[in-house]
Amino acid sequence: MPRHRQEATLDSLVTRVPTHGQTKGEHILETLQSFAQATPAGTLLPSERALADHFHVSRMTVRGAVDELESKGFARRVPGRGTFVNHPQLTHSETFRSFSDDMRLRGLEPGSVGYRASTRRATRSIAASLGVEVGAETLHIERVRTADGEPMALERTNVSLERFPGLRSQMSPDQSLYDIIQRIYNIRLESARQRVSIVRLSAPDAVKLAVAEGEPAFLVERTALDNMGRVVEFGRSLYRGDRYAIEMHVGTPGARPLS
Amino acid sequence: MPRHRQEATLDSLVTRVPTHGQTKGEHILETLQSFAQATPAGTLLPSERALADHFHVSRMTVRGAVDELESKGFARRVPGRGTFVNHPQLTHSETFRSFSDDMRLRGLEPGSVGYRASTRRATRSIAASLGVEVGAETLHIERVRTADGEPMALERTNVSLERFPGLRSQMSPDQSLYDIIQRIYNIRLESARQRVSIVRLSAPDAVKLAVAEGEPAFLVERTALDNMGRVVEFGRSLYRGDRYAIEMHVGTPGARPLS
DNA sequence: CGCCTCTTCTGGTCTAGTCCAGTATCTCGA
DNA sequence: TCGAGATACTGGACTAGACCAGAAGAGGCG
Repeated sequence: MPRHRQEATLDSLVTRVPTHGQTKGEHILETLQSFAQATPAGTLLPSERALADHFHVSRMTVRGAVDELESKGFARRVPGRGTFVNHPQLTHSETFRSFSDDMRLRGLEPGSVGYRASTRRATRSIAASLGVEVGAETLHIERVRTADGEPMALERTNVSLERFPGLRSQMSPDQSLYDIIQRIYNIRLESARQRVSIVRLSAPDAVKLAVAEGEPAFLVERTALDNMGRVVEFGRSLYRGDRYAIEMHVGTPGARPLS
Repeated sequence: MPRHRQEATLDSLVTRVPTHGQTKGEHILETLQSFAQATPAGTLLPSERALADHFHVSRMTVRGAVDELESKGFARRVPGRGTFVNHPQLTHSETFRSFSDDMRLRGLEPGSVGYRASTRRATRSIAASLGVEVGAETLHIERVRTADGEPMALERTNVSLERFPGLRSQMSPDQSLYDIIQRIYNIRLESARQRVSIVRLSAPDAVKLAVAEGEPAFLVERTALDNMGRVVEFGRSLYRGDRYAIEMHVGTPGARPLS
């Protein structure tokens, strides 16, 4: 039966080779997500039954993948009509992004200046936040994160060197810490506790961010956890109040499909 | 087989009468959630198989309910061990709360002073945000929200009077707008787009919030949607930067069970 | 006493169906 | 021409099983 709206064909779904150790559901999710990202919003995805045939899995497995796709904001289900491609425009609160990904999502080019890394013994407060013992070796990284070349945030972060030996030499000034931890140690950072407050910038911090002393900024205190719930990183970042805004979608993701 | 840790018994799960029109999964979710709220964190829930027997449903149905329970932060699954009761401590980003609920969760008593409601014709920008026509009747509400009697936020909000006729007379200065809309019109506000930025307070706003002119504050611009994705409310609130902090958990909720 | 293996438990993933309520389109008759 | 059904579709909810890996008690053996 002819469908009037733009519809994705099954052929256009490049069935990639499953990555090692992946479940079928994860494989389908990744395939659908990369498809959705390369497709205009509002496109009708193949039906769940068709996808099940295409991937040679049961419909429940497809539903699991589409559930996640929807919760990430890349799809929107409409009962009786189908599932539509959606492009999440806001930082959907369910997904936790690195600075680099955050900037790219805003259409800005992430960068970094003034990178300084040092090995430090954990103080009591750092040890408590990081879940290590007082005096344990930690890597402290400070850098100014830029967006399109202009200072956006001053990032200070702490990672346990006992959990990530050799991280200091693997780390590169311009890259996302999360990407490196994921690539080298195969640990996915997938959730974080964050506390956002307002502070006025001290003179040295203001200089680094290229604004006047006393200007207000967001102080983001973040504890990032891996999929086992273990603390991976504890950091405090200062985001320029005149350039940065937190955009979020709380609750069910909900951009409606075109008409 | 004896279990050493504190474990919930099936008898303690009060199998309430299913509310009209509810699915089995929703019923199980509600039962488990109210149970979790009345139980110390770390308690071991009955296994999925036992719950399936207890509720006379298949395990997949139980899993669906526990999935949601976990995503709301009330449970934490541990493979091989079981599912543990969890009490979400931070504003979990998946749930969207009213000012009143937000304050109560922080252990503060919500209140309100300086309530002013007026009927206004929608300007172009309000009309666009609210999804009504220019000139349509809207209710504009301004009030200072207090926490333990002290000013916390200056709330300005707009609601369509065409969708909620008679809202003005139903509204009471001290109550949550969301509660009233839910009670009177049976519409659940379940998601919102929010944009949080930093502004310096103007002289009149500073007076209302009892702080000095020019002090920084959070500007929260919020568009609240109902379960159909229709705009219900559009508002701008100013939260005192010296009293308020945004606490959130992004990604998978993850307080680990006790040991 | 301590270690190691066996067994039983847990949640994680998946299958191959079922029935239902909406949506959209096609077709036929007034 | 236009509206009313019939029909073929969609996702939503659910069933009753399956197999797996990891966790943890239970016993036995050195």
